[in-house]
Amino acid sequence: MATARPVRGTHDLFGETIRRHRHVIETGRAASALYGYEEIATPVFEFTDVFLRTLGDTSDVVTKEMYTFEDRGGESLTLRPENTAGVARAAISNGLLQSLPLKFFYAGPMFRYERPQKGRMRQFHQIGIELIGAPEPQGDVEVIAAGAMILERLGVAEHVTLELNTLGDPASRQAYREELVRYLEGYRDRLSEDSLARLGRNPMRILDSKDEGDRKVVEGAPRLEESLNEASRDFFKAVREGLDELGLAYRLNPRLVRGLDYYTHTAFEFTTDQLGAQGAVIAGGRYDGLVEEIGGPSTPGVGWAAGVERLALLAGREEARVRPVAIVPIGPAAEQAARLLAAELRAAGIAVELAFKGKPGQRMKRADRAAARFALSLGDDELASGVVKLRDLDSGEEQVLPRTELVRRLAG
RNA sequence: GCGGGCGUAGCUCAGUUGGUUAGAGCGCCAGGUUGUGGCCCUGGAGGCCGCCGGUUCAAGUCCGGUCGCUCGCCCCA
Repeated sequence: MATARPVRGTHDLFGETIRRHRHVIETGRAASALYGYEEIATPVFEFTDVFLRTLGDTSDVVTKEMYTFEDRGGESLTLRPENTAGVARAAISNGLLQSLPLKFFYAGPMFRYERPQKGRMRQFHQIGIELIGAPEPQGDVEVIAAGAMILERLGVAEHVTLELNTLGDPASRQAYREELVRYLEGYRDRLSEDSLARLGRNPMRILDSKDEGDRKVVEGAPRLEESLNEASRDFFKAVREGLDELGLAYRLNPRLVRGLDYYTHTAFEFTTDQLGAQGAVIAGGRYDGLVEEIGGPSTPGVGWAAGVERLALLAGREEARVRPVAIVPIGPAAEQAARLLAAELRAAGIAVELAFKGKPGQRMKRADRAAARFALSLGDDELASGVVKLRDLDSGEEQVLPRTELVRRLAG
């Protein structure tokens, strides 16, 4: 039955899983709204060029992880591997850059062709926020604070550490990159195979290597900090002071670098040690060159993306589902009355579970499995006197109520 | 893309040195109880033992391959 299985790296979400998933998204949406971020939904596919230009043609995401295809009109399209480029593109397309800053929240599926692992899927979900058009370091601080609030509200803050670094402005970053490569070239024979490959492509990644030999070499490497020009230093200082002001604790991590090319200045990650190898739950930074790269006016930006699956895994707890009221008709005469009662209660905003068939005992069992809060039974006696029997399924207590009082009783 | 572990019922797992009709618990369905759930008792449904090939009188069990899951590397959310 090869066709009845999901594609590798994809998952069906239902039951408890999707309840947790939704809880993460709703928590993110609510917290972002408190900071004035409005939701945006961009298409799940874009012209391939949007990602090629922004992610850097040497990043792994672009070189081997994109789902790229040609549509019937011959256009090269790509399923979005992340949403920042799409949001920036949308801001340009819709002329939104006239009025800055823009604050956006998004949630949705992303696609990367990777080897699946815990917390790493081929179709996965992210929430994220983007602050476009704010060059001030206070923008970085706000974005980080909003992320921290979400983690707080999800109850995972104590398992998560904020790591912080700066990549400096493009000039500083470029200068450092050259200096680093010059140093590493001298140790070619001591670097791991992986790192040799990174040397030409993304040398700063080597700082982050887990290989023992690489780490020894890296210990003596020039430090990014020393390549920062004054403007970059001042910017980072202001970000740190802003975080201190809000009491947001962080750990400076000079090895924290970014896989995607558009990042400048602040880079940050909220990481956990509870998810195995995939420890980053929120990651982001400043991307001052991005909008211009896609053909817009030079416009700064800062934002982050969070992995919904990872946060759901970390938050772990059971998400309550809606507890309906179950209606149990007894005898053929009550069937129609039950349907009408169900319609009336639902119209009043009360969730109702009404089975299509079954003896009273079976329907009670079904009510129990639907996690119903109350069971309403009505048979010939109740019909005759215009009442229903209300049973509290948690306590087992029963009372008889006039039908006319039901909505008030259940809504309260 | 590279390495390790694992594939038996919807789920969690037994299955002896290869040996008859492949088991348990949970879950599901029905009955015990024709106006009442949870607990209990009884019965039932549900398996290409991941797939293909090989060894053998005989394979869930051994061997090879393959696919999938999983953990790590890589990458990243």
